[in-house]
Amino acid sequence: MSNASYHALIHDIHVLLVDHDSEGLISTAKMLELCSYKVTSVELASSGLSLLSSGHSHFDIVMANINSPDLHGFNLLQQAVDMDLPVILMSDEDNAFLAMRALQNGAFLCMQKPAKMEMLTCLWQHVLREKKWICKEKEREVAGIEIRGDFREEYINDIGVDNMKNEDKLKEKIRGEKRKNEDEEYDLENRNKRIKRKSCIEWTQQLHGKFMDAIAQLGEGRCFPKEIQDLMNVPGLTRMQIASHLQKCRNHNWLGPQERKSLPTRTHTQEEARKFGSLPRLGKTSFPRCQIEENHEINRGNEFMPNDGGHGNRPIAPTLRSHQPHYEPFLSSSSNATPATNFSLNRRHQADDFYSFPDIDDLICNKN
DNA sequence: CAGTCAATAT
DNA sequence: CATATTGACT
Repeated sequence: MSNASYHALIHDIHVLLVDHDSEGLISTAKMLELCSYKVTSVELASSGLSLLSSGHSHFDIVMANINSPDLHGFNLLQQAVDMDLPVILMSDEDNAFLAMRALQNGAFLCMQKPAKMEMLTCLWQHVLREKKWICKEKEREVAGIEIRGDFREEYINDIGVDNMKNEDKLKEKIRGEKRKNEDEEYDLENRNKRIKRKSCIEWTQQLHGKFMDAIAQLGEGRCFPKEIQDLMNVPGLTRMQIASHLQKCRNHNWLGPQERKSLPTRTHTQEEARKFGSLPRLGKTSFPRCQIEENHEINRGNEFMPNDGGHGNRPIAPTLRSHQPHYEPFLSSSSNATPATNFSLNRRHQADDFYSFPDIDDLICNKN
């Protein structure tokens, strides 16, 4: 990269600043702006998380007081790490333990709260260094995978912050193959090499419970990922993930992590034709607390359009949710040539989706 | 654009 | 394996 492009990069750095202490937030933001960084500041970790997850804006570095009152600090951290963004942790207290945890989970640097100008002026160096490092790593990745073999790769991918079960398993595996006490060595290595993981949320009973709650509120025929996403209000949980889960639930009966073990019973009930927006058909086992079935007067204040003939597009404000796709059944006679008419924009699914993280709900306390 | 599905990838 | 992603369709 030429000096010129470095120069360009420096002045294009977008900082996501997160701090629930609004005073500190403002002053730090001001300083950052003085350094001519682009700054977006939010107070809550969950807000930052949503910003990152939405993918609507690009960030280069995250500075966060991870001690967010909404308890999403570490979720934010993980999200940022998943997105290969360097995270600088700003702590208001002298909390070595927190700092350690953050570092373990991929934070780039921990600093004491009143941010200093000298430090901020150096931010760009961190960003650049990280970017370079990430690129290098990616190269190594494409080059080295075949050679290195599975076990190491698996280890690196699976040694998430959270799941000790896998970690233990893998450690055993490693011991089996090479009997050295390299555990710590690997940890160290991983710290430097950064933990990279294909993030994959776990649909725990809690999370699924929220899902089901949301679904209960939307009725049959109105059950769409976007609405569910809104209702669930779980920062970082994306529409795609919800859609995927929904698909899964509608197809086979989804089993929670618990009963997954207990009953390997495959009652493959034949699938009937389904309608769009339909509810998933789950076994009772998958209903956590929410008793949806009991009172079918869920339709409390729901005065929606009768779902019938709204077909003629309602030119309602486009900014708000207005639509109800008017699918009828699937499987029309199809195969009717729909010529090249609209190949025009064979677009990707909307980029509102990004990665998420496991144990979303463990750290979540806002139970509705 | 958003939902949906089957197929496929991780 | 459970989830994520994709492509084609409505």
